[in-house]
Amino acid sequence: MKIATWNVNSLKIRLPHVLDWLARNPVEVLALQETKLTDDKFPTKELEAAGYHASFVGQKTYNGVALLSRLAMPATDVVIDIPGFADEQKRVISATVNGVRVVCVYVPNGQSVDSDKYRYKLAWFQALHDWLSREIVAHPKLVVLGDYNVAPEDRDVHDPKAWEGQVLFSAPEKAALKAIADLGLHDAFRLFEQAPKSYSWWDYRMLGFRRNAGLRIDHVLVSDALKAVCSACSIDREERKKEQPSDHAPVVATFDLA
DNA sequence: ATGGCAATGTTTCATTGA
Repeated sequence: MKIATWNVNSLKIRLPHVLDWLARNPVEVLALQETKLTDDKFPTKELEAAGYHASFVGQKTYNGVALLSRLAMPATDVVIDIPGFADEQKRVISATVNGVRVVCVYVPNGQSVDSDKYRYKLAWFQALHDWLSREIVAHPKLVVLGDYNVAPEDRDVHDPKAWEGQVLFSAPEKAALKAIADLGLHDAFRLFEQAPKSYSWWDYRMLGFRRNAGLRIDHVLVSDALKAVCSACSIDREERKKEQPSDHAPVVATFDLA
């Protein structure tokens, strides 16, 4: 069973990329972030024609998340948002697929460390943490994947000195991500040997991709039970080379499940 | 110190993202 995450930066613009990617990478589940679509505009029919059912929640202009799953592998018990956390921004959707509880997250960007958006990001992380502390008990086979907007370590940043203390790489953000990992959620990418300078996002500006000036901020976190059956995790950086790409690349994890 | 690129919208620039 393959489960992937991809911040598409507008599903309206990127739908052809998603359909093409799914045709070449027929994963069982694809978690999408930044769909930037109201629910009435979601391309349900096009995805169904490609063999995928979609669960989604969105809003105009910003945010928006979705879980795509193969038609033969229905998603059940869909939950929108972090229960009990009042948030108008559509950033979380969860469902159970093939016995695996899948949580798709789009963590706030934070803008800059002295902003209200940064304080919202840290409060949001705390709410996610408190909710996941219960979810991991209720669902031993748990995967929490998406755009975390945090690079965990120096090796996840092209220039850690320049990024030190900046948003996406500040100590409180790294601590917030570590607190979630400490619930028993493991970074699937780091379970395997990886090429140095592996990133999942590159700035559109200043030839970010060509210079490989990137960050690894999109993560697949897995519970102990899934860690035991996780056999691969990779970033599809080829996707970033395409015409009119998202600034994020897909991340795919493979699980040896019945 | 600044801008650079891309997407959006009661658009023709401002805002946001990362």
